[in-house]
Amino acid sequence: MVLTEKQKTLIEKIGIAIEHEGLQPVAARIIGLLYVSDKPELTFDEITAFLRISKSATSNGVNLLLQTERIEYITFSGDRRRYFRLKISDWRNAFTRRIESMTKFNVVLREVLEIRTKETPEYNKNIEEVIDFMDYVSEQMPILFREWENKRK
Amino acid sequence: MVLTEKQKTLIEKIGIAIEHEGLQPVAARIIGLLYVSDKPELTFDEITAFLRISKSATSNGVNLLLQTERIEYITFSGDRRRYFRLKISDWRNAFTRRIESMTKFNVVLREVLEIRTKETPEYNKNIEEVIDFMDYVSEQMPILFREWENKRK
DNA sequence: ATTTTAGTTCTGTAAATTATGAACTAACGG
DNA sequence: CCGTTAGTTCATAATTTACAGAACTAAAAT
Repeated sequence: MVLTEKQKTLIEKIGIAIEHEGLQPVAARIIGLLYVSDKPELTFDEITAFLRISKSATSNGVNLLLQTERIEYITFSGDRRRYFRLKISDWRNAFTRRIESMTKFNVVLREVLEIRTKETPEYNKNIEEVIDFMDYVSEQMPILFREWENKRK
Repeated sequence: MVLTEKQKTLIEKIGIAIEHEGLQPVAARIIGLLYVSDKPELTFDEITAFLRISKSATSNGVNLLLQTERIEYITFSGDRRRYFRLKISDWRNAFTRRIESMTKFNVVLREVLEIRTKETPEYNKNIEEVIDFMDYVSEQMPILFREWENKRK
């Protein structure tokens, strides 16, 4: 298998998008590759070859992505290699985690509110609103999933 | 005005949290300072002094935060200085932008779907689901705001 | 007119990040 | 037990980032 030009440019595009989310370039490109690859599962060596990177870069990349649960791997009996693939079927959890990473800022916002001067009621009220809204959002998340499922049918 | 120990440690805590969102340390600490400061508006020099950073660091920091619309400034007649403050009253827009930054990945996901082999229907279906769900989320955003407002009353 | 204020911009650099290549390891295959 | 495969680890090189400090600018104050 060889990559088409379209696939290559899309890998770069996805790479940059994911990089902006804070991942290192190689890891971001591995994700891009797994998105466009005709085979959804690729071995360590295939990743190394397609992206023309060193084995150590691949090793670091896949391990980072495994840790952060963006990819996973499967194996086949009689084959020592790991076949890496996107944990795309896991997108519900991934989305939930991203929302949670926003709402967890509420913990420190509550601390802010505690030590803030009471001389600035309007300002403080804004902070309270943010906290309250983010709490509401976390609470509504399961409902959002449920209603989306319903709508689909 | 001088910062208490509590304020100082909270600035660092907020700083680290915001850094994880991809901002550079100084910019993140400026946000932290504006959160805990008794005066919600601070001048360039006050920021420089409180954080013990150079003027160039302050200049870079505030300009970055202005560009990304995390802070804004007001002025007073007869006073040349700018008074910087968090755009906290703008948190609805900020939240919307963060959701949009997630949903904009849909643009590239649609491209992926276009060029993907049709030999992997299950995999492709997962991608379609993500796209559909994210579309649903953007669509539900205004409703979420509205219902939260209602609930508040 | 010159000094002060409120910043900006430029240059250098220290530190952090990211990737390479080579050496290594552990399991398997013959 | 010797070679190969599938990866990991380590030392190091290259690149990027983030900041300091000094020189600079434009407007306002004296």
